[in-house]
Amino acid sequence: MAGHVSDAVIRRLPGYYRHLRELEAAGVMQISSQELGERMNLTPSQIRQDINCFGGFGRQGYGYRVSELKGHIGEILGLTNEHICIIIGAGHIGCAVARYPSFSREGFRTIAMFDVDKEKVGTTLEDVPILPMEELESFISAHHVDIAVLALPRRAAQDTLHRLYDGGVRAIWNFAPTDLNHPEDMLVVNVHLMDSLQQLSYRMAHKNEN
Amino acid sequence: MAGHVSDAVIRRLPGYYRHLRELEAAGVMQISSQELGERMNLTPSQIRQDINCFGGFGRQGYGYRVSELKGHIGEILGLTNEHICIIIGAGHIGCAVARYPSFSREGFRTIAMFDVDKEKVGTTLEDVPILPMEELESFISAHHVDIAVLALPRRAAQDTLHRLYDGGVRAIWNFAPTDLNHPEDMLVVNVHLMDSLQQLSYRMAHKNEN
DNA sequence: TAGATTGTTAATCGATTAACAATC
DNA sequence: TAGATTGTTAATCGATTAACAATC
Repeated sequence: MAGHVSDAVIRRLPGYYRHLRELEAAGVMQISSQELGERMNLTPSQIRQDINCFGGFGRQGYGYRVSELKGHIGEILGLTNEHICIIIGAGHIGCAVARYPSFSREGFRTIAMFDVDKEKVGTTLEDVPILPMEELESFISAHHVDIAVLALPRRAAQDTLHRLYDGGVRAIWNFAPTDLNHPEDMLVVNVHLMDSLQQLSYRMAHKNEN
Repeated sequence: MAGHVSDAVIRRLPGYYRHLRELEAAGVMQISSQELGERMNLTPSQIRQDINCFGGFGRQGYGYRVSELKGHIGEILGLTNEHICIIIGAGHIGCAVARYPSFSREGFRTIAMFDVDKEKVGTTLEDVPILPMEELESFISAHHVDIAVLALPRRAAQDTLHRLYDGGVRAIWNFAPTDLNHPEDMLVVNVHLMDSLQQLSYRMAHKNEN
């Protein structure tokens, strides 16, 4: 059970969780690092190292119990506690997130959305009210919010981050296509869709080089 | 000008492009690796190493010309040529992609969407026709397609990938929450939204550990 | 020219892989 | 017990950082 958990390991953890859930759904009870490695395109060594950052969840000569390991990793990922979320921006991306079934299934509960568009304000989306941006401060002072989903234009993102920070929100899932400056005690995880697509474009352009 | 371009560099390239565009829009003409590093949270050394994978785009004693470097990186990313795309799945995510302004602005042109829902089939979205899934094969044999965006449920993803491969499509931008098996000469880049959110959840749960 | 900053080589650091004793 | 596979230490590999000569 090693001490430090590197970024590389954290990036892989949700993949473990996803594969273990698929295996569990397929009725697989037990798996070795060898088999899991073939499935996930990792070496058995790496899998054992990764898992042992958190404890000895396997058994020699046997491997890992699928549902037990999935349970451990789910807990490590913090999925056992519910996360209260608000979504800033009721555009296409904000609405796609609000309606994404796994979002609520995995314990991320949206309690409000915010938008500047007066047409949208006052309506609801999947029972979630869409409130005017002006009410952001009063809302987050009245309700505990774990995560704010930023699904708004680039120009509004940085300012909104500060308003959220001042209101006590300490975690942001950012879809705005920019890197935000943020205080040290605030967590920001980016979903830079265009970055991802450009990586694909790069690989297409350089396919025949290796 | 080093030979091999590592995955780590490829992942950072779109970030360079993004920051350089912001700098260009802000009217900045020139930048040193020192300043760019502060902006992007990278060391000056790393920036110079990264850029020198592709050529000596800077000048000693001066730094880099912002728009020139942006141009080079855009070309390296393959953004100079247009990419013809189809979107499989006209649900919330598929539609969000279709309507995402930067998608077309950066040269990714959607020529068709596909869905199983008879209600949606026959309509258009931003002038793009929504076709029935059964017409996938005939469509891709009649039109050249560079990239297929997979925005459909997990259970349909793997089968659709094979249909696309058989039809000659060799690049996939995958939003389905699963890791797809694919032939070696097919490129797949995943956008695992839940993985990203779970990384945030992990960091929230382990904030006070370091 | 002097000062600044790159391009590039060398040193360091960290992550991945290999090996193997422990043990189920 | 014998066989299999983990947990963990050691070796390797690759990426990041530091250093500095080249040069604008």
